[in-house]
Amino acid sequence: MGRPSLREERRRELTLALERVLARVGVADASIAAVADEAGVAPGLVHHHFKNRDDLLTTLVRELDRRFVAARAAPPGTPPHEVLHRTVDAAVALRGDVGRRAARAWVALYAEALGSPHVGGVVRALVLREWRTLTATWERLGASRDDAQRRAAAVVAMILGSLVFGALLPGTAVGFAAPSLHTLLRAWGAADADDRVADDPAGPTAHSTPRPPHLCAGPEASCRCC
Amino acid sequence: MGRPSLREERRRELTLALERVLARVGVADASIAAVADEAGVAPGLVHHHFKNRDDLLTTLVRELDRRFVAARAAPPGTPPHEVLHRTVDAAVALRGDVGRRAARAWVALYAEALGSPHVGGVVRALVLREWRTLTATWERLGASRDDAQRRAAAVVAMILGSLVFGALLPGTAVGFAAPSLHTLLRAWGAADADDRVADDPAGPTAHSTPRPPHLCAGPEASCRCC
DNA sequence: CCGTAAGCTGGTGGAATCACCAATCTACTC
DNA sequence: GAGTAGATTGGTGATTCCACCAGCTTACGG
Repeated sequence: MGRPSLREERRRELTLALERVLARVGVADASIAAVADEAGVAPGLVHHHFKNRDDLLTTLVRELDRRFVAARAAPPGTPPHEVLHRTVDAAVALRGDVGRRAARAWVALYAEALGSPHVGGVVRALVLREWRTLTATWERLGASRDDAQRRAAAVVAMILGSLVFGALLPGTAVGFAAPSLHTLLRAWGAADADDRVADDPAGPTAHSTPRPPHLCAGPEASCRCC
Repeated sequence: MGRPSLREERRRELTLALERVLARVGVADASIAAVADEAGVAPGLVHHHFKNRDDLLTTLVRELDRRFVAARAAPPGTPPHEVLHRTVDAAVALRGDVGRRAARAWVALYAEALGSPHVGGVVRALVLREWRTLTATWERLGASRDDAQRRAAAVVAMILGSLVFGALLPGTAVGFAAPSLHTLLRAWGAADADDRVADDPAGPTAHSTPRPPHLCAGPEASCRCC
């Protein structure tokens, strides 16, 4: 037998290095060489672990999506309105340096999706999945098919927009939007049993309920999703 | 006297060429040479009319912003709630090929804003301006300063998100979000005199009222704002 | 201590990019 | 028709990036 494989660890390290580079310098200057330098390895090693640039980029897309899915995960039997609020929370939970980095990486990947058919396909699939999932959730709440589709589209737009907003403006900005987004859900009837108040007076960074038990923002947090 | 200056026309032609290139191939492959080729001129000409790449990019940002501002323009004395609905309309009005192209260009510019301090400054300034404008509008409607900021942040996030959504998914998708966004405004009390119904049954592409007199989507339309 | 499998290095070729500029062309005025 | 300001061309040199790979290093088992 030979040396034990470190392939998965290396792939993960390089993926996280790509995230940091993307967040710092944007998509145009995120070269393979820059990623290797960020990770402290030789440029050729990137090609040893990833087929090409697209492979590296799509791996990061899946990593970021994994975090989002883990953050909005709800145990079976969770009522639909709770699922909606958790989804919004997961999107707006990108606070601090870690969250800001992820948001900036997302925005860079949106742009890359426009030019690269491969990356575009992966990103588009994720957006469509969210749209369909949310549509089904709204239907479970009694909305008609058309209403469900429209509301789901609006929620998806909010999620995407929150990431752009958070990427462009200082960290606290995105927190301002959070209570308002929950207000929208309530306006559509996605309220839970206890009475939420309109425009949660607890402030922009506080949540309207102790509901979100875990909002993972990245790999630094010690949790199951990172 | 010498030859009359065509500077402004050429700058505009090249700016629109950049928009097309950005929408088609994304930010990474939008080279100066590609823009010149798209406009049917020699590469060197771009440097004759623009100081550098950033100059070209920021000019496009201002052009796209000009369209948005023109589309949401309201005559003096327009009631605040009307202003809000027009703002959302202007953002979601990016339909058809022209709108899709603009949306994709916006997304590419968001990403460029992450890497280029110059472009980043211009884009950030526009987003802040919208946030402040919308905050003031909500305050005119009686919201507290905090509530106004939160609601404005949510609306800005929606606008940004609608562009990303429209850029990634086929044209009709963004239309699905429009009625829902108006519903949110109504939920916050931005309803006008006549009774809007919840989740406008006229369909995702129709507006809830004959209110928007003009929704310009680009230079092809014959209107004052293009 | 040797064989083996995998990790890792650092350099190279080919292609693309940008900033720059000298020369040429065009349209207008005097 | 001559003069002139500006538009336009097309090529160049320095730089950068990606894909690739031959060879070296490391860590394990026997």
